[in-house]
Amino acid sequence: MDDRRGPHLLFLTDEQLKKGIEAMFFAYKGFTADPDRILEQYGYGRAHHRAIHFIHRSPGTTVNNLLGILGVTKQSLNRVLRTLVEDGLVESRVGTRDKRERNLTLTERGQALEADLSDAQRTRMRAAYREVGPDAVDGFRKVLEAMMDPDMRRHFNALKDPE
Amino acid sequence: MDDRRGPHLLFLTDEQLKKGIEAMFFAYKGFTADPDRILEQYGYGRAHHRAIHFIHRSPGTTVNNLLGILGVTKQSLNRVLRTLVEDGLVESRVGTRDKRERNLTLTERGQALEADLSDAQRTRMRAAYREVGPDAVDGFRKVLEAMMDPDMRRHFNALKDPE
DNA sequence: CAATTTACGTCAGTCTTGTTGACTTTACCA
DNA sequence: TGGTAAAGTCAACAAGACTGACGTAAATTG
Repeated sequence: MDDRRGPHLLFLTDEQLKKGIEAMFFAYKGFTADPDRILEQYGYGRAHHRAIHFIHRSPGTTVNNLLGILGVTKQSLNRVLRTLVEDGLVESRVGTRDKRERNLTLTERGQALEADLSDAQRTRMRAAYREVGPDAVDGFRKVLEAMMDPDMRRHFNALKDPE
Repeated sequence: MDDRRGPHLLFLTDEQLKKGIEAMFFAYKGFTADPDRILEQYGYGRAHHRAIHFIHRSPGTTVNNLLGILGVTKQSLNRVLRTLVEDGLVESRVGTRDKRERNLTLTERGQALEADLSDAQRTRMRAAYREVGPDAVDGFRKVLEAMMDPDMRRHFNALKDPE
């Protein structure tokens, strides 16, 4: 018989997998807690955060692209985007190449909020990373990527990589 | 000068941390996608899933305990719990030790749905785990736990560990 | 060039899931 | 006995998702 046990094959009980599921649940709560507190002061929610984040990440992106990344309807995104433009955090300019498109960028005030939110979230993540070491960080990223839907992984990999 | 570079100190750029943040966002979407599809057929949402999950995990748990784990208001939880009891998925029995408490358990039908949801979620997680190997899984869990709020970590660790 | 498709925006209505605040009943406890 | 705790409920509200329908402007295609 072929005994394939060893470092290359995982024997994971349902209980172990459930602990992983629960870890995701609790960690995601922590992950969003800090920015949520900041957003509350501005009267914004997570939806605003996500829009700001990805506009910052891909300046000049279009509405359609953002829809693909966020995976929501245009009505849902539009509600958020409208308030951000009205409040002067996001600028929406008619596209140069294709005038049907709108190129979205953060204004100075938008960038300031982005920096605030990002700092809070990075601080927690940096603390977690430091606590557990580089190998764990590597594994963390690998598992997360493997858990994504292929569509989302495509979007994820399309984002600019750190050099 | 004290040169502390080496395996014990991480040099993480903001860009690298942002990729981690984005990975969490995209992965969480994938993480919830499968159960969401099942729940839709029952007319339930994620809130129902969470209640079912943690009642399954701690049979006989009380409403108060569940409130602590989920981090929502009792009005919010009650709405969900009521429909689950009405639909015959959850049983609420007056506590034996303390008659003010209600001990929550899954009925047979509740257990069946839990198994369905759990299977879907575990399948994805198992696939991810197998893809990346045991070391990565270990790192994944460590980072997640480090990212939790202390309160949540307490709840997390209070859950039965796999032997 | 005319017809179609695409990108965006918007109006209206619905649903889930969270919130606050107030109030009741029952039970425990000091 | 009087205070506190657990649970349940009513009402009102808000964020953020959804569907469906419609309009406009620009690009694309036959």
